[in-house]
Amino acid sequence: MKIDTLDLVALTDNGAAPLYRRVKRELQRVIESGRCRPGQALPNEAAIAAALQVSIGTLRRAVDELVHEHVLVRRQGKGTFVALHNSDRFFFHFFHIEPRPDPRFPELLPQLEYPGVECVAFERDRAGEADAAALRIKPGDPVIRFDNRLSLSGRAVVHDQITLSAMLFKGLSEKRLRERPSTIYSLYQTEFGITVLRAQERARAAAAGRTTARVLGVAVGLPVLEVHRVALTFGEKPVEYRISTINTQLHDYVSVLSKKL
Amino acid sequence: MKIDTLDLVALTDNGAAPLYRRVKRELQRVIESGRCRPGQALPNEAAIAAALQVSIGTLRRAVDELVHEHVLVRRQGKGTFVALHNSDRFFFHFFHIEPRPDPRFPELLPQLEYPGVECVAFERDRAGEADAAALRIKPGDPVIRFDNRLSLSGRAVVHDQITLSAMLFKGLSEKRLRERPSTIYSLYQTEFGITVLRAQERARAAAAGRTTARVLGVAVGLPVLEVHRVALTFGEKPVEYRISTINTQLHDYVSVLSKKL
DNA sequence: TCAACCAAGTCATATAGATGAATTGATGGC
DNA sequence: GCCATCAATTCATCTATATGACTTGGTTGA
Repeated sequence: MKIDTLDLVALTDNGAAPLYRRVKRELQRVIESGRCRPGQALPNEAAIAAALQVSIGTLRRAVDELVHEHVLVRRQGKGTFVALHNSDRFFFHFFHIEPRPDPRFPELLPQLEYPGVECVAFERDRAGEADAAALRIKPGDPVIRFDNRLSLSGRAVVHDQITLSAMLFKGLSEKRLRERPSTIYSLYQTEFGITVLRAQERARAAAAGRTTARVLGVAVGLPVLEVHRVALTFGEKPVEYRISTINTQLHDYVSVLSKKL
Repeated sequence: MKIDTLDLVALTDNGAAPLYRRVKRELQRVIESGRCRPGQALPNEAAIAAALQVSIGTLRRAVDELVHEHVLVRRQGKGTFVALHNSDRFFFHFFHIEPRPDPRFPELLPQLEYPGVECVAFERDRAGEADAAALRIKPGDPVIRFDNRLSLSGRAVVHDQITLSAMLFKGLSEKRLRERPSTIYSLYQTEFGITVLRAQERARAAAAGRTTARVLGVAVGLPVLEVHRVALTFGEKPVEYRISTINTQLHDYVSVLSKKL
């Protein structure tokens, strides 16, 4: 499936911004509008450049940045595609829990492992104050809440409490959630047209509460890691609020500072 | 202060790699060798390109990547400089603790605040197993250990336990540490020629031990966040092992997933 | 049938040059 | 002295073009 015309409009003559940035904005606009869906190929570079009346070099520079932001994916010889949220690499952009390395063999690679997921609760509710603040909706607005238990190597490690605006995810049911073929973010993208691009996380230590203790099978009061995540789509719009409670007895929450190119 | 000749050698004819990457490698080699020191300007683009017999476009592409990795800094109209570790922005690449936002006013910017630092311990010791694994030295090798207490808004929030290889930091004394004019990483760079480029962190929840409880002024057993950091310089070489114990009653450990460009 | 080859389409790399923007220091007028 | 202006130097943006590499699908030939 390929797009022939992109409904590209004349570039906004925002005098201040360099041309390649205006091109990037225009591409973003087209992608966000849903005019070309995730997985689809854009027209070839020459065609886009001609349509926007810029040189290929300038177009490529704009695309470079979008590739860097994981909005587009280039494949030499094939084309440039709107990023799909299904690849392994993408999943681990948002899943950073690894088994604690054995201090005696520290050099072993972290061997990324997909967690097993069980949905342990699903309900419709109204937004509380924290939900409303995180999702930028009004307190009392309808939300969908569900809880997942994630297991690594057969051991329950994470209790996720996820809150979504029911307005954005109309028609999401427990059944559709359970029967999703791939990751949750892939479901958001393919079923609801919502692409999660980035997330902000705030981590803190806490004592395990009753619910979490039950879900993770640990003692109440055990120190656990509580990660509050707000997932964002285009335009920094928040689309998911998630509290992950992690049993860090055997696993770590890993992050890289000042990432390499 | 400016460098006139960079001792650039012919590019390695690594047939597989594209030219701009070979240029980048050569620039890295020069920078790592200490031939041009942090803060110094490189020759102008035309000169480097001529010396390496590549076009300016190719040189710029190589420099682009090094700028992205915070190895170089470009300033229009002035030149291209080897990155110095003293700017505010750089500090907050490695300091990710912020006050917990008030849920009633979530939109307030996190207002980055420099922590006050007190050195509470300093000693020379021998590497244990964990130190050796993290720093890639041998157990029993001499190390320097020191503890810092970091305060935000006058409140003790972090207890840092830092371990360095004494081989790399010859001559580091408690006095020089206390009297450093800027950040610790700036000290590493200006006094020991060691530039911290990236860091890997692993976070977990723990119960406050006696020492930490005393340093942070909290009860023994309080759930605290324990962050193990290995700081890396060129060639992924580890240069610092740090355990930060954080009182997360009023503060969070913040991280951004899938960073924006 | 099957493998080898070829051709078209795509992105990737590299070059050359023109113009713009930011900084700096020198010059000149008052 | 002081300010305005100008010129030189540097990086930043933009264009145009040529060539290479990868993918795909079709053709050819044994």
